[in-house]
Amino acid sequence: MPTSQPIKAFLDKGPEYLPSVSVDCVIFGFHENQLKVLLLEFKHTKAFALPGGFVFKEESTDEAATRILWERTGVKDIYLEQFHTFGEQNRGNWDVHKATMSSHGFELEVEHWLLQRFISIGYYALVDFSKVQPTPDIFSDLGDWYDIHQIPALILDHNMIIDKALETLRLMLDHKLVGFNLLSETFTMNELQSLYETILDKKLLRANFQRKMLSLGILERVKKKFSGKAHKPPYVYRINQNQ
Amino acid sequence: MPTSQPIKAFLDKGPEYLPSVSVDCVIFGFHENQLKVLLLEFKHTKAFALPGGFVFKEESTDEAATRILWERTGVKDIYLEQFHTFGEQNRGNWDVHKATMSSHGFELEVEHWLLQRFISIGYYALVDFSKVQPTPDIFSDLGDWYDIHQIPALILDHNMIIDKALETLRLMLDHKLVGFNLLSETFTMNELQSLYETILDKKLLRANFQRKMLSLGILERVKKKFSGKAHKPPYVYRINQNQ
DNA sequence: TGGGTTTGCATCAATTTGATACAAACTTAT
DNA sequence: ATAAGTTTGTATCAAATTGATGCAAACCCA
Repeated sequence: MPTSQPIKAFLDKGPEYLPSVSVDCVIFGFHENQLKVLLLEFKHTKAFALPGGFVFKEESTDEAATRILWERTGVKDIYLEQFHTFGEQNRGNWDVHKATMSSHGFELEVEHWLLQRFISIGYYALVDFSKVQPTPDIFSDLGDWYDIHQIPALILDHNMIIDKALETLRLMLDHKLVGFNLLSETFTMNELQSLYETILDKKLLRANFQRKMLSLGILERVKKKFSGKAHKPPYVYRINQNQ
Repeated sequence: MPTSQPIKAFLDKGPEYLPSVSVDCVIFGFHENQLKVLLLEFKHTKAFALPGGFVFKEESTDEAATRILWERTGVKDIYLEQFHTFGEQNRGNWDVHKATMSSHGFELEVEHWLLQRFISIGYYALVDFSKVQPTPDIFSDLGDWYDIHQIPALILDHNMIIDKALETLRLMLDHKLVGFNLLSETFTMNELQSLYETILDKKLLRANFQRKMLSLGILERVKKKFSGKAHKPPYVYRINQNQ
């Protein structure tokens, strides 16, 4: 079994982290009319997990989440919000960590910091799918997008974390204009509606959706889009944040 | 300076707690048409703080919050909900703890567990004011209710925690029937309306409020109340949870 | 018995939401 | 060129919800 230098470096960082506290990120993206979540797949063990990490003693939990997000997606300035902290005593089977490290050639003793109890602060992020290059971490073969309806079994309580994140996102969509962050800078009304329909998982009436969005007064009409499609070209919108 | 046995016992418990994690409770009550928050006032130092505590290694954070709530109010089965986790690196002036302990005759070394960085998981509780006997803890002279508009300066970031709790409560009031928990088991429509007006901080039209509440279909009319007042006696309601 | 009060509810107006329709603007096929 | 087939933008009307006002009922007190 090979031992890896980066992993040793990571394990040695234990004392720099705030004990007992971890951060997990549910990174939402939107592509081809599907709501996606970014997942990591561990090397060797092939277990799936949310991108997560620990909090340095000299950073806030928000900063830690931002950092983890950046490490996983290569993007900064991302819409990121804390939504729940998961503090069950037994959040699932911690053997995964032992097994993962073992597969890398590190046999952790029972008292190792990585095998202690951690609570997890959950953050969800809304990113522009097209701007993101999923980046595996040192434990992962690959990071990839998964349709929200086709999430595999994840380690620990990560499936529950995703459920809660989605629930929160749906709630937020109602009274905060948060969805735009999942689209590129400019978008058509159709794209926006598809996004809403996907997140809320229900059909909306086109005319009424348009009326409601326009009435908010924050959509700026950029131009007609020449799509090359055989129909009237739609307007392209951008958010007018300073309105 | 006297040293106190209970405080020594508390300090010795350090190893039983999950490091870095604390819980703070914003306990809301409703009395004489005012929204109240339960605060503790420390002995000697006279600093004000939210009731809070630490999480035992063998309990969940929810259980810890429930326990702390019970210790402070003597009530179990309380509506309790986590609303935010406060994870700033510097959540305020940690000297209060050093000073408090010093005032009790304990000089803590810098590395003492109580002086380390803690994140705080915020819970808010909605309690029936009449059922609660505020109980000071070993550091506090007294626990008492404070009008939400007259909160004194609190230690650390506790003022911010209250603000966030109130914000969450207002949000929740809109789409969850959560307010009832602040009233006694039976109540009049007027009391319910006063509660809403106080939390939302705005006047509501009586007729419309009644219409809306009744339309929810969860209020059970118990009887007419003979208030002894010189007017038509109001109905008394109870929540029909199983509806 | 009448005055003062609050309660419960009806009523109507104003606003918001749901549903449908239709002309405009584009491409493609003839 | 023109007709057919799309989707888009918006108007329109019905239905539902919310805002505002009024009034009779039920109580106490004098």
